[in-house]
Amino acid sequence: MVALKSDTSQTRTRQQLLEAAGQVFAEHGYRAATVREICLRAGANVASIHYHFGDKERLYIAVLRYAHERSNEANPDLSRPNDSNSPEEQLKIFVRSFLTQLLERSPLAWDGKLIAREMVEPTSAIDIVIDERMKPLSKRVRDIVRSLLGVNATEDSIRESEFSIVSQCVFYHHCREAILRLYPKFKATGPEIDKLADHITAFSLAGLKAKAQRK
Amino acid sequence: MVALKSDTSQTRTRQQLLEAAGQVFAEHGYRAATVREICLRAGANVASIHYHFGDKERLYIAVLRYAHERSNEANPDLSRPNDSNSPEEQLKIFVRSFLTQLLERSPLAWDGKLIAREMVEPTSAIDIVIDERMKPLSKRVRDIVRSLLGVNATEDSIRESEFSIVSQCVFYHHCREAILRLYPKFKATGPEIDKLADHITAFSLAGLKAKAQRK
DNA sequence: TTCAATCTTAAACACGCATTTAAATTGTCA
DNA sequence: TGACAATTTAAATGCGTGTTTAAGATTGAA
Repeated sequence: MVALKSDTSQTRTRQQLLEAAGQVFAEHGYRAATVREICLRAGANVASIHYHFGDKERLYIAVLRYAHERSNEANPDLSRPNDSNSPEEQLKIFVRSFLTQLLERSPLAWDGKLIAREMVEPTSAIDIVIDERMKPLSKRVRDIVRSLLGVNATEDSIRESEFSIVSQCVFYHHCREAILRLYPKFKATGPEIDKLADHITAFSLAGLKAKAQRK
Repeated sequence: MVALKSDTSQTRTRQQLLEAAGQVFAEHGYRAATVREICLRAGANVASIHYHFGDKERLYIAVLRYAHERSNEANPDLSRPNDSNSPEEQLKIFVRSFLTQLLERSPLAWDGKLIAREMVEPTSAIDIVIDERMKPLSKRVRDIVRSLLGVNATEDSIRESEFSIVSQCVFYHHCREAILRLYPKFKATGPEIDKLADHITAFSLAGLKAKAQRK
């Protein structure tokens, strides 16, 4: 009953469940993901979820927290200010980094997809995702936008521009299946991601400049 | 066994199933929608779906076809050329019309949401939606973009701009739940939709102009 | 080695879902 | 009206799901 936790490393099964669950939740979303597939991929028994996490929902929450830690180490560009560069350069770095998180094919890159999923299909864990992941992301973009629009920009116009930038990125993840069928030759991997990031950055910078002059 | 169909009007139940199913599919998506809720809302027995359509999947396909007809009558702005206006004006009209389809709160306005759903969570009917709904939409945007980018624009750059425009619109539908929580005061109804459309149009026109000069 | 706590396993359970069945009801036409 | 097709109904069926159970295996300290 008393948890000892004298060993530094988590139980192997628990760790593999987190990784497998992260992948499966990112691929199918919370509802469509099945505990059976998660356990199969983790090489564990279905009951192991109950033992280690209680139920599917608490596993999901544990995955979100785990993703939070993991991402802050792996990809600090997204949430950290990076003030040494010009706002234009900061936007470019952000867009490329965010796009990579969303499109990277590696099974390790399920982190950004979880946020994207939760935006489309919120679960009971929405508040955790909003507070711990989206708000920092949103603030980061808003700061960049504010420095590009100038001090006279209204909160409404900042929000509109924030959404314009973020939407162009998440689109490639959310609508991947439709894009693949509309443009079968189009692939969003490796160098193409950089090209996409360049387009989105240039397109948005022009939109922002026009919006700044309009005031 | 031999279908008579001497009456011009569809069976009342069949018609109400289509309307109810359209609403429920638009609200929850194909998977999460239940035939029970559809039948409840239509005031029909659960078995009526089997009788009139065969199963849930064929009901969904019938709804897509029904939506196709209904939308062409109700909202011709989206797919029809509208060549009398300038390209800038055409873009503005398209964005406003598309946004309205995506955000209108009326239970009658489930049509555009079905397309948006299918983009995120494709079903076996994806090919129907792609061919009959998305391709005309995509072509419409592409034509506007082409006339704004000029004749020298590459297919890649046209597609990139098409996605930039469409993504800014669908974002407000796909990510509504997240937006509501990030910006609780923000409402996307009535006059706000026009303001959003103005922003997206201006933002995109500036992006397009910059892209045209870049060449 | 022994023993108790920890972890894993196969099987069963309970529930919601789409689907099917067969009977009851309604509508239509000779 | 009577007979037959068309439609609606309540109930049952089967399947996939998350969850639970109880027994077995493993581990680590005394």
